[in-house]
Amino acid sequence: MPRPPDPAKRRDLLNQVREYVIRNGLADLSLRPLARALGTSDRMLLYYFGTKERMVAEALALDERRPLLRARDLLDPTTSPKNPASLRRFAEQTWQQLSTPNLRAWLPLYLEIMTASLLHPDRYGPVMRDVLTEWTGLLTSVFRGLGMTEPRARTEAALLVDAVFGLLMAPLADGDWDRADAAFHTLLDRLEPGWHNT
Amino acid sequence: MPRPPDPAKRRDLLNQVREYVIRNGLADLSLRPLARALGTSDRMLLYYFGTKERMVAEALALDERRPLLRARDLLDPTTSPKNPASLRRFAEQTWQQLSTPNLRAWLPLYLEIMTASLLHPDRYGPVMRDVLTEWTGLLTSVFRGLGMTEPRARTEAALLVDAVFGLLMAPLADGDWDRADAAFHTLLDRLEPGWHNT
DNA sequence: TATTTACTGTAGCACCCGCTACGTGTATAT
DNA sequence: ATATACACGTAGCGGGTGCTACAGTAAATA
Repeated sequence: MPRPPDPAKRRDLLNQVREYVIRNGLADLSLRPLARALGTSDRMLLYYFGTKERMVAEALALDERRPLLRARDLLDPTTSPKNPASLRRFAEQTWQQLSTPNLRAWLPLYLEIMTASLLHPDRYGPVMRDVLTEWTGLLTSVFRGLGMTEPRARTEAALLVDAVFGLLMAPLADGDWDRADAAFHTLLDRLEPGWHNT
Repeated sequence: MPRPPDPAKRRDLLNQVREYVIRNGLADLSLRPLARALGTSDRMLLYYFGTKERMVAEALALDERRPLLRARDLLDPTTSPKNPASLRRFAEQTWQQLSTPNLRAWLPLYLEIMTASLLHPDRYGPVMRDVLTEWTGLLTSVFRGLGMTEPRARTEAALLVDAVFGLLMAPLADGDWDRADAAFHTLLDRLEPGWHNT
């Protein structure tokens, strides 16, 4: 005899929250302005999600680790690059996926969280450390598979990951993705020869 | 007949504020906790500086643009690198200066401000954009001086600046400056050959 | 139609924020 | 010694924060 809940409302609200957070950041997120922008009230957000923290967690949980997971899919099974050329192809595919407007939109928020984790690890956890070490670890094993010694592989992986990290952040400032694209491919042109002589 | 002000107090307070901000960031800086940590009161901070904003500006004003200015000194007059080898030397010197613990300490704060400027340009201004374009502009002219075409010079400059930016940020996460150092020198090893054939 | 539940508005709490009004003590130059 | 400006404490204002208590409305089932 009661009235069934409408799952659509909650889901729509969650999507709106996600887009708002992506656009406006986490640092000074406030329930009342957020609710006003969404055409609802803080009361409703707390009704559906109980807590600001749970709301944010739920809104960002779905996609938060997708880039790395996609990359893992791209090379883990048995597709792992066994030569410099295929490693380059992997790098280019990953770059292209990260450059997708879909993922691009997440980058400023990611960056905000990562830098915040440097100064306030108690609040955010070692997010930046985790992201970098996961990517670096992934690539270290790839370089090791190319026949490099452990320290050499670690240096090559760190260089590639950190440099690409920088190339990814720069266009966020001025929107010039073409230049970043050109710089990325030039980087690969210069790095790849070094991957041959193990 | 009155009593003269003591300039030392104000200056000491300013130094303490600067160190606190460097350590704790700007995003959630609050007068009362800051004052408590400094052994004083919010009342005194406002007494000396009038406003939180003015206090922060004064505390960070002195050194905020030093790295770039030092770099300019390093190459502007007539010392501008005229060949790849001297450009490499310039890059290494700049890297070394940025790696100085003295400047290292500023990097997380810089990074926080830069990323905040991406999501809240109204509050911080286009800080990240300015920093990157200034460095890129500087190096573009250097590459042009090496005989490169304009677009080629811009790509090389963007690649070097953005990659170094990434290499500089990574050790902030895990403190591994040795790895960053190795990666940086490997990067130069791979990039320099490309600077010869203009 | 009666009832149960989803949904939503209004007030307000306790706390933190930047900042100010007001008062007091103290060191110094006359 | 006294006047003067520095130095500093206390209390509080107006506003924003996350969150809650209480009430009321709307809708679907029986």
